[in-house]
Amino acid sequence: MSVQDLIAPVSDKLTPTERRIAGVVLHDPTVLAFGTVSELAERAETSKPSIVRFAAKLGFDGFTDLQKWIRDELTQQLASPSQRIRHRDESGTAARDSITDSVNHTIAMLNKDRLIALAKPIADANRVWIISGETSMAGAVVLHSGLSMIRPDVSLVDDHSTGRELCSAEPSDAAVVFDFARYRRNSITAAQKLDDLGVPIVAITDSPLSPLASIARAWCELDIPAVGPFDSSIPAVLTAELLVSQVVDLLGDRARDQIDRLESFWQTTGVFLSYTPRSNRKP
Amino acid sequence: MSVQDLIAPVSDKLTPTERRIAGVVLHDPTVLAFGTVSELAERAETSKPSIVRFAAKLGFDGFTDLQKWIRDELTQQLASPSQRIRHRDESGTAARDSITDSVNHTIAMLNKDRLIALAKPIADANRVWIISGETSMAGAVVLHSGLSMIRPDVSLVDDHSTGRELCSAEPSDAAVVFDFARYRRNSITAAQKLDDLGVPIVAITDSPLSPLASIARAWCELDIPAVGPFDSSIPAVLTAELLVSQVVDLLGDRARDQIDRLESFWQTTGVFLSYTPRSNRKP
DNA sequence: TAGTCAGTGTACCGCTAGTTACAGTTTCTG
DNA sequence: CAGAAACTGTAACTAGCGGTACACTGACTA
Repeated sequence: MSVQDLIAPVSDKLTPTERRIAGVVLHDPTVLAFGTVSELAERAETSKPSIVRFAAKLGFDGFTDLQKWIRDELTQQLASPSQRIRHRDESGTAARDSITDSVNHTIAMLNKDRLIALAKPIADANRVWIISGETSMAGAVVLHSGLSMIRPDVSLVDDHSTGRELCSAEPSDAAVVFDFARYRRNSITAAQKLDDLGVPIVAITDSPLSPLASIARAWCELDIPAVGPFDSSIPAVLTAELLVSQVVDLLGDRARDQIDRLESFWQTTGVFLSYTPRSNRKP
Repeated sequence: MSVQDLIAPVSDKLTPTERRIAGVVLHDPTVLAFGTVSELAERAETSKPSIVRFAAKLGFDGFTDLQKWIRDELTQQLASPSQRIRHRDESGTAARDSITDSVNHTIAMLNKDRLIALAKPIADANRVWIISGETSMAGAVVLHSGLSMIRPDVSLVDDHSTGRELCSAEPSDAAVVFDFARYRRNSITAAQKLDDLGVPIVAITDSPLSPLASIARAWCELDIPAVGPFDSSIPAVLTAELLVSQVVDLLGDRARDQIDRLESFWQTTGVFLSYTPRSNRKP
């Protein structure tokens, strides 16, 4: 049982101050184990009694009691190195290893130069079209969501209305096409159509043999691991995120302005729970 | 550096009482970390001053100083390996490191037991509802796509029609809710509504302080790194994929049949290009 | 045997710990 | 808009902390 499991069940019953305390504790549990009430109070920018009340709310009989509990937990954890070993050799290790491998591979491959080559057409484009098959849909969603926040005219092209949407594409646009082994007929034909229209294509695929690689202005090859019976979307998502980040760099202030504007829009419409009660502090 | 290394060099200069103290400390180092002078004195069947003198002989400026030292050692030992590494090379590739860190963390956290706890409600459910904010949309998409291939009645609830869609939910269903810091008001209220209806909730969130953690049947905490100006979806996607894979395990043949059926459907409708170079990864 | 000295425990000091009572402030609520 | 309820900090209390001065003990020395 961890500190997290201790706090989670009551997290909705916490007052703002207590939530702040919880934040500190979760960020660095050692203050609970080694620290004092005063120290924790200072770190959470509150008073000592609030710490005690926090402990009480977690079901303990004062801070001392809470500290005793976490110390016992720690003692147990330190006492049995066997547990750490057992923790490691879970089943399904193979799938997990192949994922970390794939992530490392993707990161290594998308170095600055290549990333810029991929991002440049997107940053320069008038409009951006995103096309994707099923496996890579997550990557496409991320790219769409990310790009939409930093520039206008980004479309995620629906599988069923490809033709209708794409017919207005122009050479000043750009298209990002995701597709992996068992290439979707739909995605490929759409890409070819765009190529015919003179639209520069950025391809995210899994092999230089992919039909996409040949028509793309810039492309990158990803190594796709399997998770259970399905192919993983992780490499595609990761690529999309790095791509967005690079486009932000290329667009510079233009992107930043857009983000700010979006932010203020969110603020006024209140889409988020505004959990930042940082303001009830007294000097 | 351990307690042993600390005591060894001076062990021949220790008086009988001090040797007894050393014995206690070596046998259970936690009394040093968590205990008090009085407690240690009692355990070693000696007096408080002898404890202080013992600390002095080890080169410390009193017991407090010795305790501070061992607490620092323990803190280091408890810190995650990734944190230790990051501490070392502060420079450059921060975003990439934080991603691999996050992936490792996610994989480590989603061990078999926790994964089963999360997957069980989904496997058992009559219908499955998926709710998500923007940041985690990719994870939701992957989960929806994956689950749809192995079981019927999986819905990705649209942000704008939450009420209409969810009103038919029942206790025999299950809901998977993704949400991360700056919790979407919409997602949270939807989750609360489902909880009111008696629907078991599986929460994928980023903190035990999330409003979700308290109402969830099962939940897991993800560590979300930043890529450029935005939060990464990788942990959410990874979790979704592992979850799908676990549900496949739980459902067994039922899932496999469904996959086969879908496969033959694809075959006959020809959504894929005919060649399937599944194995053209270079050696 | 008297003196020395390292080893040890007793008694006490100052301080800071955790706790509690209470009062001020804000936020619901009818 | 009044009253209640909830929240949070101030101030004061007590207990127990770590540390130190000093006295006692017993072995060794001159």
